[in-house]
This record gives sequence, structure tokens and C-alpha cells, in this order.
Amino acid sequence: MNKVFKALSDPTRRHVLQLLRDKPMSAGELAEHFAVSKPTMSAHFAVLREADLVDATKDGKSVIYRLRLSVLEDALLAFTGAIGLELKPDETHTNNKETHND
Amino acid sequence: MNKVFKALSDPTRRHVLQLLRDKPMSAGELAEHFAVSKPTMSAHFAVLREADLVDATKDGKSVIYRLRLSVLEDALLAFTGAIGLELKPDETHTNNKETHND
DNA sequence: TAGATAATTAGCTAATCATCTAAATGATGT
DNA sequence: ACATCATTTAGATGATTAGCTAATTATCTA
Repeated sequence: MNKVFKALSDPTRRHVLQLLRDKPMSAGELAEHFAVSKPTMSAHFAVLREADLVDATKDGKSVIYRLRLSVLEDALLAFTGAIGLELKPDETHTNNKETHND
Repeated sequence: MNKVFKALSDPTRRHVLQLLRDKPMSAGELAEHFAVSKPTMSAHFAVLREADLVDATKDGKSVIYRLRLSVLEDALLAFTGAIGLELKPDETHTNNKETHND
């Protein structure tokens, strides 16, 4: 979980996850979206892999990255759970600050 | 939002937020829970303040920190929204991977 | 087998970070 | 005014990080 939060602390890496939300993409394809060098992107991918937020599979010359949504979900849930924060996607927010105490 | 995620990338700071979930606490009271020096904790508090995750008010000799839950909520919501991840606290998870596309 | 292409590793630098001790600030109480 | 207590600031250090270019590895194709 610590690795997940470390991985999420960089905006480039968060953006990579966002791109991966739609479909799996190759390293090069992902890299095209950013203004940094390929090796720099490769390092970011390594951090995401290390956190298990993405899955890498080799396909010929390319490496295809896939988002591991459940890992992200679990980490976020563990954290929001520990804080006592219920994250409703919509619903103009319910005050559940003390709910855990009842 | 970037500052929020940067702030969350350190386990000590996440733990501070967790302690603050129950009640506002002074810097010293918070510091007691950790094995690092007061100045180190003070630096962590500054990062949390900078990210607006906590609110600091002076009360006599002490500084009382309060969790700003809504800021955390907003950042997390912005991110999960961008990823297309719906975070349900319980409910053994619904597969909503492609939901955004319909 | 060469050459081209995709990605990673190696090696470096500059910046940021977490940590420490010592000193400064600020408020309270004698 | 002075001592004390709570916290922050200053200043230093070692570790980690994000970035780069150049070199390497792996795969494909002519």
C-alpha cells in the first residue's frame, strides 16, 4: 500500500493510469503522451509495476501495459477505510465524520 | 491535488491524518505517536498544511491540528473520477471498468 | 546476417526529501 | 523580567527521485 501511494505521488504516473483506464497500451504508445524521454517513462512504468498497479506483458517488440484496477481500489479503500471516509462518486457529500464511532 | 497526493505519499503523514480523524490534536500530542523528533513532525505538519489537508489553530502554547476531510475527499474523488473507479466502501466489488463508455 | 525498432539498463546530475541537533519564537506563569 | 513549555525555523546530511544521454537487449524483417 505504501508503494501504491508512492507511485500515485507523481502526476505523470497518475496520468499513465488514467490513459490505461480506457485500454491496454504499449510503452511507446503511452510515452507519446508525455514530453519526457522514453527512459524516463520506462522508469515510471517500473514504479507502477513495482506497486503492482500495472501489469506488463511482452508482445513481440512491444510491452503492453494494463491497469490493475483492483490493486488501486484495494489501496484506496484501505486508506479511506482507515480515515473513516466514505467516497461516494456523486451524492453531494454526506457528513459521515463520526459514523465509525456509533 | 498534486500537493495532496504528495502529502499522502508518506506513511507518517497518512497516519497523522488517521489520528486526526477522531479528534483535533495538538502538535505535541500527535508527535507522541511517532518515533521521530518534533522538528521532523513539524515538517510533516507543514506539508499537510500546505496541501490544505489539515487546519492549524493556535491555542495558547499549543497548535491544534484539525483534519479537513472535504479536501481529502475532493482530491480522492477527482482522481477516482479521472480513472473511472467507483469506490464503494463495502459491496464486494462491482465490475465498472467500462461504465464510462456507455 | 544485418539493419531497424521497442524497450530497458547504466551511469550521471540536480533537486527534493526525511531526518537530525541547535537555536529562535511565542505564550504562560511566577 | 525570567524561566519554562510548545512549536517552528535554521542549517546540515544522507537517501531517494526525476530527469537526461548513451549503451544494451530483444525481436522482427529484409
